[in-house]
Amino acid sequence: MAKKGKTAIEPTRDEDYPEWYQQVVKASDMAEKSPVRGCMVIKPWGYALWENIRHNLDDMFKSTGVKNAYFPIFIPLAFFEKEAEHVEGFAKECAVVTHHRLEQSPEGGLVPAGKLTEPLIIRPTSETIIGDSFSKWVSSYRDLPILINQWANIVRWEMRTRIFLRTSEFLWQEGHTAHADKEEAVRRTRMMLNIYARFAEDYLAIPVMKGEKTFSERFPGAVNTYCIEAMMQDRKALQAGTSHFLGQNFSRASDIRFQSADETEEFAWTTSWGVSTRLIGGLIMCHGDDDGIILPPKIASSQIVLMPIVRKQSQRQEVMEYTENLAKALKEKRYGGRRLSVEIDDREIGGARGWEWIKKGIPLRVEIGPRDIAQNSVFVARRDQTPKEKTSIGRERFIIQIDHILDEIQHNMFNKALAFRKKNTVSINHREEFYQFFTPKDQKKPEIHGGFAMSHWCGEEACETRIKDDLKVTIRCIPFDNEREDGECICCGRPSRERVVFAKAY
RNA sequence: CGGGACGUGGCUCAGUCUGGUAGAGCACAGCGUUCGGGACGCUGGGGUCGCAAGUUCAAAUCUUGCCGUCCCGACCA
Repeated sequence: MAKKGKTAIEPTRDEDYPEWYQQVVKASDMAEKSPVRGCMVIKPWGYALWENIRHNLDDMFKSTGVKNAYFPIFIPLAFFEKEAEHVEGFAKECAVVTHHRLEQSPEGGLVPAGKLTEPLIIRPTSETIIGDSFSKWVSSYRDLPILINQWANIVRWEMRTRIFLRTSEFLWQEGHTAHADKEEAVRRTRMMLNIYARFAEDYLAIPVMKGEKTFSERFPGAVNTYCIEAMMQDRKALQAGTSHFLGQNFSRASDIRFQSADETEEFAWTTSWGVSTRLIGGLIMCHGDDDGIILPPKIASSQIVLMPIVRKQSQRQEVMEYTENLAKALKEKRYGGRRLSVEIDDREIGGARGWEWIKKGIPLRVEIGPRDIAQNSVFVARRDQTPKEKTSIGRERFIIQIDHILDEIQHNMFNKALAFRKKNTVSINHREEFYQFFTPKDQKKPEIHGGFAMSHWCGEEACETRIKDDLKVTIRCIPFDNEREDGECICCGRPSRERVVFAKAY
């Protein structure tokens, strides 16, 4: 008999959203905390997801002419110091290597011995070290553009960490490009943001808003920062990807100069853009329910688990053969640009086995027992439906329709997330209403509240700061698809010509 | 770095106030009965009680110091 409540995850999202998140991560078997402060161990089920994200994005990048390369994890301090705003933005988060050797200390134990003449920082991002290479690679406009991406780990020594969302070390991709022409660099910045948006929506099934950051939220050293922002189920915003137009700031700092067609010497225009393992956190918070994570079929670690039902040993061989045959047939099929990944779980039958896969978020669970084999059918449960809803489908029909079923799940997930965002995005014109919107009723144990507020902003940083201090609400972005509209700043009442997205953020 | 709390089998925790030589639930292993919605019974393995010093006949328990973790704040691509 079941002894737990109705949900596989406790507490539920409504009861305690942050704790729900931690429990979902644990139950999904994707990652766990490591003994190292703020770092995580990504387990196979989580890493497979990252691999799929990586493969798909990598293809998209390459289709635009980007090539992969790799640069060192260590950055000489002197490089890092070159761009003033960049230093200011990242200095506090840098891990620094000052020694290079260990020795036995007289008191026992190992101590660092050889002190480095110049400290090395562990990359928090690679603009400066890649810029140094670019400066050597470029001498003529004919050398441009350079379109480089690297898949790497980076370290940012954050005060408070949360698995997948903000860890001291994380995996990401960072693209770096250099152009002879300003407009071309801006186009590239936009192009990459569009790729992120398409990937988020088509693969992760996460609807995103594209827009530009305000000055205060801009990447340190950038001229413009574009971003995609997604709404999580606690109605907070998650920055899911960013693309920066760096102007000539970093090319001046790294001395990326070239001779133009009309024989003048000029600085290159550079861009950088990245997404990280944070996307996995976004996936969990966007799609998860009170039974655990729900993986979108296109990037799921696996799409299908087959669970043989063996009640008597005498049936075992027949059931296993049928199951393995089905697995083989399914693996022939392609979905989302790659072969279907199919798991067979032949552990003892019982509810626990099924629930484990629910918590891992696999899109389809298929039970195969003697009854099904007798009618040449399979018993299918979809993760986007309640655990009870299982349907018997003829084996051949199931195989033929598998991509339609998975597509349907993929679309359902996106539409559900989009409906949620729409429901919790409101236009607010009055200051009082704005403050009310972002203030929980129960201050001691805040309930899920707020959302995206589309409101007017005069463009002054003072107003931004004021709202941040009062409510912890920030401008997530100035949407690209904004319509011009006259209004009054939600904070000071001065005239404004467009609305921006206000929200609490991760 | 300020405020608070906590370190006891793999996990969650009880035991600490009132010192007497370590427990529960879950997980794990074996056997049996079960089994198409989270099974049950019996048996078993596993802990220098964060570290160090002190008090004591005796310390998980009292004292001091250290280390670490979590929460709130500050900070934050």
